[in-house]
Amino acid sequence: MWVRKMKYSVEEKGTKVIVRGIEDFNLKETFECGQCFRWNEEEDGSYTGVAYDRVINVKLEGDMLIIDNTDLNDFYDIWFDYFDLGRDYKQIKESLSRDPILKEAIQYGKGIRILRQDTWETLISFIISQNNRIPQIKKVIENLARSFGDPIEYKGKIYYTFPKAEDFVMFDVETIAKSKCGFRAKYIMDAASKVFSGEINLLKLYEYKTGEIRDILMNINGVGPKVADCVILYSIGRYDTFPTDVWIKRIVEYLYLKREGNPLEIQLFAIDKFGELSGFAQQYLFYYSREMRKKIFNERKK
DNA sequence: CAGCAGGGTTCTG
DNA sequence: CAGAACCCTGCT
Repeated sequence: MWVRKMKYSVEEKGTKVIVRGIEDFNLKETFECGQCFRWNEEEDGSYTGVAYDRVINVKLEGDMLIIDNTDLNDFYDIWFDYFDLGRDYKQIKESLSRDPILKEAIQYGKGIRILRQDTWETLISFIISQNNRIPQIKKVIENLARSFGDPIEYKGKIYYTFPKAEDFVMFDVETIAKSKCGFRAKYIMDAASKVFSGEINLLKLYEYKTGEIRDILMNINGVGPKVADCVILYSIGRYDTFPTDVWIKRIVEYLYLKREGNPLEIQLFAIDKFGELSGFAQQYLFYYSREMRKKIFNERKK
């Protein structure tokens, strides 16, 4: 119901696809709201990243989105959905702004979009994220890509695709651990073997109800409710999901509860409050909590 | 079932 | 320069 035909003009120019009519999109906010780990800012403010076995560079100039190293086919097959260009974020923000607290949070990340990411990559990325910091998560993912992915050249630099399940299963846990992923190596291996064997078919997850997907994913060693919810939101696109990590827990406690709570309680509170837009609320709150981290941290010490 | 260990890195006191 | 903390989960 939130999807409506957007009015874009799209043209291919050399190695670029140029999309005009873009609204409610900010690259920094979208790439740094905690949902993805493989995008890096260039000196000119554009971002280069690897997704779906491709390297692209994206730049926003006014209402113009410029995607380099792609073509019209890939734009319509991949990037349109990846950047969620068919969704009216203005309407989502309006609806969520009925809550005055969230209205304030949205001001900090007005251009956030929820990316539609590859399921396998999302699963492994968030397994790595557990008890870890964002720079370290990015580092481990790059290490894995360099060791087990395929090289792609772009503008004289070598990038690496995110390795597939089949790229991991032929190695042992010790080899995977060389990526500095630590105790998570055995979890990556378990995910790889369950996907490679067909025990879990990630491409069919969308056919199941959210709760069923959660159960399927949580059969993987190292996947608990938080990691499963991240996959469900960032890849399957179930927007009534509210992944509850430490940052979200802190910001909800700080802004709403005014006391300590447990993750489940916070998640139920949020889903009751934000309903089918919980996932979007989560992203605005996560970004806001990162912007406010010093303030919140000082409050917590008292 | 509450509490705690767990890679490696960065930040803090 | 030790100790804590880190987008959590599994084990005891």
